[in-house]
Formats: sequence, C-alpha cells, structure tokens
Amino acid sequence: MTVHSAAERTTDKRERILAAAERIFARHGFFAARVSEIAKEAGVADGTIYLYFKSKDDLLISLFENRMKQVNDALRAAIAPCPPHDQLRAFIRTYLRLVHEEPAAAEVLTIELRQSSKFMKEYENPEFAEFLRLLGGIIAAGQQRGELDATIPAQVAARMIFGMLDELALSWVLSRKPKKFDIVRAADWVVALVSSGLDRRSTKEMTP
Amino acid sequence: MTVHSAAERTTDKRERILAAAERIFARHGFFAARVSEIAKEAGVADGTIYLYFKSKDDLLISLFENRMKQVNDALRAAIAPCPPHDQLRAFIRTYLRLVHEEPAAAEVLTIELRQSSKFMKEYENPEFAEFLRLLGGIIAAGQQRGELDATIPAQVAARMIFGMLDELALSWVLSRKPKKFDIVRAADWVVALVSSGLDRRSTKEMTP
Amino acid sequence: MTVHSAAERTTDKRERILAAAERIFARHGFFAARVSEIAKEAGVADGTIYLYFKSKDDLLISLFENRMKQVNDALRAAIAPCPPHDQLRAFIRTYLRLVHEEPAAAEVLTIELRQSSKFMKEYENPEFAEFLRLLGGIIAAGQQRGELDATIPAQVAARMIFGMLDELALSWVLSRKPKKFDIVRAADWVVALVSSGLDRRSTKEMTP
Amino acid sequence: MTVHSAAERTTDKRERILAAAERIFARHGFFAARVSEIAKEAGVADGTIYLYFKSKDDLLISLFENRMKQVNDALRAAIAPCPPHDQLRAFIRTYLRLVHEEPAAAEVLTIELRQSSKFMKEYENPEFAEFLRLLGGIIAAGQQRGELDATIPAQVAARMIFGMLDELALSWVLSRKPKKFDIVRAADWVVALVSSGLDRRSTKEMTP
DNA sequence: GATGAATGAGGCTTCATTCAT
DNA sequence: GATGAATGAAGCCTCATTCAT
Repeated sequence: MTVHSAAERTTDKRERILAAAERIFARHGFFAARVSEIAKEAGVADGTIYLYFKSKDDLLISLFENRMKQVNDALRAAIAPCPPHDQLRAFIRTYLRLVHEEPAAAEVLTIELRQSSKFMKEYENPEFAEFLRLLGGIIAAGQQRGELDATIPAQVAARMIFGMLDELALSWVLSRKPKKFDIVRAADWVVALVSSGLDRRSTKEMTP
Repeated sequence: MTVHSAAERTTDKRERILAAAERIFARHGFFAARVSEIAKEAGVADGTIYLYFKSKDDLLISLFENRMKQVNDALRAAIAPCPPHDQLRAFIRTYLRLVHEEPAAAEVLTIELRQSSKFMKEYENPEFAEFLRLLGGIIAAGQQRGELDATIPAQVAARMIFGMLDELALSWVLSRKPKKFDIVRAADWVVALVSSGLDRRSTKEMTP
Repeated sequence: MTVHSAAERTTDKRERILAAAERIFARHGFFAARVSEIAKEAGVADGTIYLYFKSKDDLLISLFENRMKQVNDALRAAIAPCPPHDQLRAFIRTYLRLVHEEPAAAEVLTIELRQSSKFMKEYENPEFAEFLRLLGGIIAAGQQRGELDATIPAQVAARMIFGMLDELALSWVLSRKPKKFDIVRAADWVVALVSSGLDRRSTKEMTP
Repeated sequence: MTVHSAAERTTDKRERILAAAERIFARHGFFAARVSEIAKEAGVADGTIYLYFKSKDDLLISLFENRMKQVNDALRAAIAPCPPHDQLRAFIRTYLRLVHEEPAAAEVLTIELRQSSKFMKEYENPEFAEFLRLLGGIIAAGQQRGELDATIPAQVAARMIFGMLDELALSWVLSRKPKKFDIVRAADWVVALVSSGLDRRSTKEMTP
C-alpha cells in the first residue's frame, strides 16, 4: 500500500512546478518564459503556482537554490576523503558530468545565473556562495599543505575555475547537436590546465 | 572655428545613444531598462532612438558589436609583434585593463552577453566570434611552435581562458566598492594559472 | 432560479464586448476607436478583450461576421417560400428595416465594411459573400423562370441592388435627426426602381 | 523658351503631391498611408507637403475636391445638351468610363470617401454635393417633363443611382486582374436597370 | 487546496508635424 | 521655398498576479 501524506503530495506538486519551470526557463530564458506556460507544462492551474511560490522571481530563486543544493551535495560526496589535488579533479569532473546529465538544469544555472546577477545583488544566493566556498576550501587546503601554489588567493582561483567550467558548460549547452566537443572529456582538459598550465616546460626531460 | 559636418553630428548622436544605453543597461539590465530612460539619458526624444536603431534589441546588439570591436582592436594592437606566450600575457592584461577602465561596458558585455546568448543563436555575434578566433589563434600558434601544450584543443582552451576573464570581470564589476580584489593585478594570476597551473612542482629545485 | 453555465457567462461577455465595439466603432470609426474605450463601454478590463479576440482587427472582423450572419438569417427567413419577385421585395424591405432597427450596426457594416475592403482582400468575408449569393440567387432564379430580365448577369445585378441599399443606409445613418427621409419607406422606392425602372412608359394607358 | 512663373512651378509641385497621395492612398488606404511615403513618391521632402497642405486630412480632402471637380466637369460636358433620359445615360456611361480610365482615383473616391464620411460630417464635401445635385437635377427635370417616374424623390433616386455606380466601381476596382466584369459595358446594365427595372413585362407585345 | 477568468499597469514603437538650416 | 532630422504624444497589447468559486 502506497501511502501519500498530504505533505508528500504537496511536495510532489512543488517539485513538478520546479521541474516544469526549469524546462521552460531553459527553453525561453527567464524573461521570455510565461508563468502560464510553466503551469501548463506542470499540469496545474496558473494560480496554483502562487500557492507554492511567492512570485515568478521566487520561482527562479528557488530553482537555483534547489539545483545548486543538489550540485553541492553531489560535489561534497565526490570529494569526500581525498587529498586536495584529487578533490580538485573530482570536483571538476563531477561538475561537468552533472552538466552532461542535466543539460536543462545547466542551461538555467549557466545563463540565468548571469542574467539574474542583478537579482542576486538583492536576493542573495546562499547555495552558490556555498559552491564557491567548497571550491575555494579545496584550494586553500592545498595551498596550506604546500601542494598548491599560494600566489593566487584561493577565492579568486575558485572564481577562475568556476569561470572555466561555466563557460565550457555554456558553450556546450548552446551548441546544437552534434556538440562541438565532449563535455565529459573536457574535464581532463580543465584538470590539465588547472594543474600544470599551458607552458611546455622541459619538466620531463629534466627528470633523469 | 569648429566645423561639424552633418555626418559628424549624426555620428555624435548615435554615439550618445549607445553610451546612454550602455549606462542604463548596466544599471538595470536589458529587460528592465526602459527605452524612454535611455532617451532621457542621451538627451534625445524617444523617437530619435528609432532613427538610428531598428529596435531595443538592435540597440543591444549594436552596443555589443561596437564594444567588442573596440576590445578586439585594442587586443590586436596589444599583441602585435610578440611570440605567443607574450601575446597571451598581453591579451589577458589588456582585457582586464579594459574592464577596469570601462566598468559599465564590462557589465553589459559580461552580463548581457549571457542573457543574449539566446539572442545570439539567432542574431550571430561576429565580433565575439572574432574575439575567440584571436585568442584561439594565439594558442594554436604557440602549440605549433611547441611552446604551448597541445593536449587541449586551442578553441577549447580559448573558451576556458575567456571563462576565467569573464568570471573575474563579472565578480569584480558586481562587487560594491571597495572592490574585493584588484582586477588589474588579477591579470598576473590569470597569466600564472594559464602558464603554470596550480600544482607546485619542484621546478626550481630541479634546476641545478 | 436563474442558471448561468460557464459557457453562458463567457458568451455574455463576448457579446457585451461585441456590442460595445459596435457602438464605439459607429461613434468614432474603426481607426479612431480606442480599445480601452471599448473595454470601458463593455464594463471589462482592457486585457479581457484579448481573451475573446486576437486583436482589434479581429474584433472588427468578428463584428462583421456576427452581424452579417444575423442579417443573412433574417433575410433567409423573410424570403423563405415566395416566388422570386416577392423574394426580392422581401429582401429589400427586410434589409432596410434592419438598418432602421439597428442604426449603429448599420453604420459599422456600411462605413467600416468599405474601410476594410482593404482588409477583406486578405481576411475574406464569408458572410458578406453569402449575402451576395443570396441576393444573386433570387435574381438568377427569377431570370430562369423568365420573370426577370436576363440581360444583366445576376451577380452584377445583386451588386447594383446592394449598392443602392448600402448608399441609402449610409446617407440615412449619417444624416442628423430629423432624418432626411424614411428608410423604411425607401424600401418601396428601391422595389419600384428595381422592378420597373424610372422610365415612364405608357404601360397603363396601353392597357385598355 | 519655356516660361515657368513661380506660381506655375508651385502648382506643379502641388499637383505632384496630390498625384502621389492618390497612388499611395489607393495602395494602402488613408490611415495606413504614410506622409513620408507620399513625399518620397512625389520626390519632395516630408516638410514640403506642409507648405501646400495644412495636414494629412487636408490632403485627402483636397484630393477629393480636386478629383470630384474633374469628374463633375467631365459629367457636365457629357450631359450638356440632351433630354433628361439621354443625360442620365451619358452621366452613367461617363462616370464608369472615368473609373475605367483612372482606377487609382476611383479607389480613393470609392473607398476613402466612405471611410471619411466621418470626416465629411465635419469637413463638408462641396464637390460631392454638387455631384448629387447634378444627378438629382437630371432626374428632377425628367420628372417635371413627365418622362421619368415621379414616385421616388429625385434626390433619393440620385443616391440610389450613385450607390449602384459606386458599388460597381468598388467591386471592379478591388477585383484582381482579370477583372470579373467589364466596367464600361456595365454602364448599359445600369442604364437598363434604371430605365426599365428588372421586371419582364410584355411591353413589346403590348406595342401593336 | 485548486482553478482559471479577469485584471490593469505599463512599455515599445509609430508617425504626423515642426523648425533650424 | 525646400529640406529632413528631430520630436513626443499616444495606443495596442502582454502577462504577472488575484480571487470568487
């Protein structure tokens, strides 16, 4: 016997609306998306949306927080018990794998996050802050252990890495099929650049 | 005696409108910006805008193209006669210096460019393509000379570097004064990461 | 107990908007009429109009079709079981009686129909076509029975008769009160002209 | 040596603007016609139009008066020295011949005259009044001489005949090539209807 | 809780007209 | 007289949000 408490059904509907919003925002962008289209996609009445969310803005914010929370959870799980350098690799790979698995989510996080940076000045974005803290933490730890170069402030380095990931995600998400490159494989390129940079030093030849 | 040809006056007005639009878009974002406010800021009548631009969209597109062209010109001048590695450094430094000098322009290019990636699927964006070609060209040249690592496809590497620059520009532009970091100094961090990565290898110790 | 089904209420509102539009179009003409004024006259919000009609143009088109359908229904009922000559008389009388009863409708059909002949090239006008077919059919039947002169193509004759009716309706509708002539009585004049023309032949004297 | 007085050149330009307006009004209708397009068609600057006409409305009015004056002149010449019945025939034939020769003019007179009946309540239309007086005069004369049936008030009969002519002109003008009927030949049909009506009486058999 | 018809504020854009040159 | 760039008032329509059922 399947038991659905009222709370559970309610949660279901909330989730359905969020999922619908994600698809519609990905399809048209936040401003061009119509609340009524989201309602139709979710199979609820227009008014129902306002039982679960304060406004269209709130819907976007909630979507972010929701998804970023999932992303952060996945990232935390992936980096759990490693040394910083491996954590960095795991972080990068996990992030781009998620992009690959949920392109609509990626499109919203990637494009609309910018768009709503204006938003974000007002509405804060705790899960995105957490994302940066996570990444920055890895780097800071590596720097403290002496494994990573400490020239670059950890938070700035985190921003740079996020920038790479975000831009790769964006160009991959926006490119029509067949995709210009393999976003999962691209993880290795990011790892390579972040680890060793582009300069071709005779490191190996030096090693006897 | 100051001479103003008709063409000059016309150009003036067009430029004034573009400059006003840039400020207003930076202030409110494209969608929230009001054409009438742009007109007021430019000191012209609402209708005058439509003598120079087909629509509000066209105004945004033109603004991009205009600014990106200037950026590309500045970049081309800066990288002129150097070997690839120096070109890369010059490219990065010049880009971030421009961000520092023209924060409103940077805000529009940085935030609204995303926003209009949706746009861009339809309206093309030749100057941004040129930007990527420029950066990709430097890397490809370095790879061919054997000075840069060839593991990462040049165009993908270009995207990654642009991602870093863009994200730094964004977070700098959006942070209230006093700014969280010095965007001009950040150029060296980008150069460092792009050149050598974060790993702390015993490079120096290796050298006898 | 009064029962209003949802469908009925919806129809009511649609009808109220059409009626309001008719009055406002008659008052100011289509182009000078303001959608917001129609809304006020109908006692609905501006936006409500767009729940029932695609555009201001569509409102005019719908108004035509609606009214012409009523006119055609009334005409069909009036001419039902007569020989052609009587049908013709009934047609003419009924049409002008309707003009007398619904002057605002007549004004819109009469003036704006012209106005939108431009329209009509694109948007078709099935009920007006039906009107002409009805009138042309009566004449054709009379010609086939040998009761009406067959020199004039039936469809052209129909146009001519419509022209008379339309022009009489127009000049009557536009003339301030007291009206220059009695539009209901005018039916007999039209019947007389259509039947016998103006020439005063010694028909009666011929009859011994 | 051709001499053009200032007045002549001025007249030329005025005429060119009127001719251009006629073509553009016929092409798009009065409301959809743009003053700037008329100016381009006339080969003058937008502002120049306002040296010759007070407003766009005034341009339409002037166009009417101009054309109707020509029509009235042509009609007066055509009906000059005949008995009423022949005058009527000449009037009808001349009018429809003019429609055939100047379809753009006919379109404006025919469609826009209606459209601006609203106008006409305010701006009067002396030449159109003269047109009706001319036609009504012929009929009244015929009635007084006992040649035409006096049942129908002459001015109403004039309206009816104008209605026929106008409707034939309209449907002919609006029908795409090849035209549905020959507007010049249609004159005989109008004459036939106006003279004898449609009833097929044994007139001829009556004549011994 | 769910519905969806109704609301109404507000923006982009057009275009007749003006006026400095 | 002629020009045409500039003006700015004003309307159609959209769409987030509400609320009676």
